[in-house]
Amino acid sequence: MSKENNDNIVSLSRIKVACQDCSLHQLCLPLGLEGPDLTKLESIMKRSRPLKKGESLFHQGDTFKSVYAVRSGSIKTFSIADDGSEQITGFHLSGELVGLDAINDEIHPCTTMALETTSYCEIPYHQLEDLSGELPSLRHQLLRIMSREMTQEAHLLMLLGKKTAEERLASFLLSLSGRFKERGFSETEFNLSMSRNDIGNYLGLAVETVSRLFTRFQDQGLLKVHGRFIQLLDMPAITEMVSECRNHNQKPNLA
Amino acid sequence: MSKENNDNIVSLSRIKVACQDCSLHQLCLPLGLEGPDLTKLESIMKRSRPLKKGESLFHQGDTFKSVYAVRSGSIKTFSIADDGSEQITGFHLSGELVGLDAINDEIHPCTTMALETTSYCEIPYHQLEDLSGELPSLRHQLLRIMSREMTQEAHLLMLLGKKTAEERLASFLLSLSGRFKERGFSETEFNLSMSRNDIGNYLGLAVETVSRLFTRFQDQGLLKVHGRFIQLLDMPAITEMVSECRNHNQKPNLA
DNA sequence: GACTTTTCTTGATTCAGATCAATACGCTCC
DNA sequence: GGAGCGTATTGATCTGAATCAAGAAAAGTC
Repeated sequence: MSKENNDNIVSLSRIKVACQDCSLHQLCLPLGLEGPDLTKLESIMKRSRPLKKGESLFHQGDTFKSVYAVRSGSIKTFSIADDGSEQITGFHLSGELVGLDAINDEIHPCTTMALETTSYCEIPYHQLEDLSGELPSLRHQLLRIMSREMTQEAHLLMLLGKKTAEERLASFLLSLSGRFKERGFSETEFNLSMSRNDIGNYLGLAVETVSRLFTRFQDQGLLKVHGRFIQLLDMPAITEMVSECRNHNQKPNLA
Repeated sequence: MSKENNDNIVSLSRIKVACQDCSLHQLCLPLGLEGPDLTKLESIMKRSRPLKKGESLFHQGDTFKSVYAVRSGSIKTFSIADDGSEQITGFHLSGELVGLDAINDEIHPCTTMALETTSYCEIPYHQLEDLSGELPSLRHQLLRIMSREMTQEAHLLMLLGKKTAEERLASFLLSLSGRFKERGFSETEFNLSMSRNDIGNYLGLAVETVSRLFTRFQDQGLLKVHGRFIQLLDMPAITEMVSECRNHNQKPNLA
């Protein structure tokens, strides 16, 4: 996610790198696979040259052929409604799979776009589905990943439906922080690969609101911002912000 | 979804009914299964007595054992955030599966509640996962269902992030209408099984707003409301309302 | 059938965040 | 190094929907 992504140089020179050697092993599809099983998965995967910023893996409406695992860099996925309005549905970091939402009707319901130079593995879906019949661990992991995505979207629903602008941005930053940590990066200092515009779109806020919030958080000493570089100074306070107890009478009634 | 649900009387008297004879065959998990394969799926399913209004299949935090298919009636699923606020994540009609979002960490991330008397089939998940290794059609259908759920949640994200109150309610009514039609009910006349409060919660609106919108839609001649009984009078106009082209400058930027 | 409780509607007021407007800061590219 | 363009910040104003408030209509309950 840093602007100079050294991984790219490396991954270009060893496009044929195996899952075995990949640092994302524990985050990605191969989790739980070993030896010959892993080799089988590797045999159906394709690796291509990285995407440049702004390039995409597929567009909304494209026929579905493969799912993709991000190896390094980051991408956004967004869908466009009939009226032309666009909603970013996710930012995806290394080890994350995209395209699974197209299984249902064999057409991609969203568009992807690389936010920076991004390398990836392509996994032809029909082969993956077949192989998952053969390998229980792979099957389980695939289902787990889809289930996790459902939970994450539900979390975002909660943000958009019930939370204030402040809570949304705090929650977004904490989520990113946690995901960087999982990947071995600093959880307190990182570069955002997405614009303020993207953040606003994702969180259902105007750009100006996002910008003002960053300024306010900085004034409150919660963090430091220099453009897209973020330092989280007071994680406990930010966490508190997300789970702060206010009056919520908008509960689903109990019968 | 009608207030007097005659199905219940029937399903009580034949709790052991087979998927073969079930009218939901084409909407539910068995889609694509035949003969002995269908029998295998049936053999792992359990059928229990229906839920009464307000009862639940599982609560947030419960350990995950089974997924459930709604046979008749309807349920809502909602999750509760740290701060106590609750967000309804879905209303589920006959033929729909709930609980799949718990695969990831073996704990249910949401609570279910029956909106009316609701019968269901219970499917122990580990057996389902194993069986899906054996039966390609079942595997495909399971993945398809999960994928569809992801797409639907993305659609709701768009509603909550980008749409006006009016568009949200119109979209909600059209979605229900379409689902009733799929199930062989009228697409223009139906009873809502959920309260105004639930609708508001689901759509990220205050109850009062939902109520006002119903009144306004009625005044505009789009529909007729009598409590929870809805008649859609002008489907084209309601559809138009959803896809109406307004100015949307909140697009994800193109790089 | 009267009483209580919940759900729904309608009106008045407020407010968080959108929109409008203008400036400032980085980039990239000659 | 400066022109040009996208991106970000900051301020002023507006507005859609929330909140507050009060009845009305259902739905349970004894």
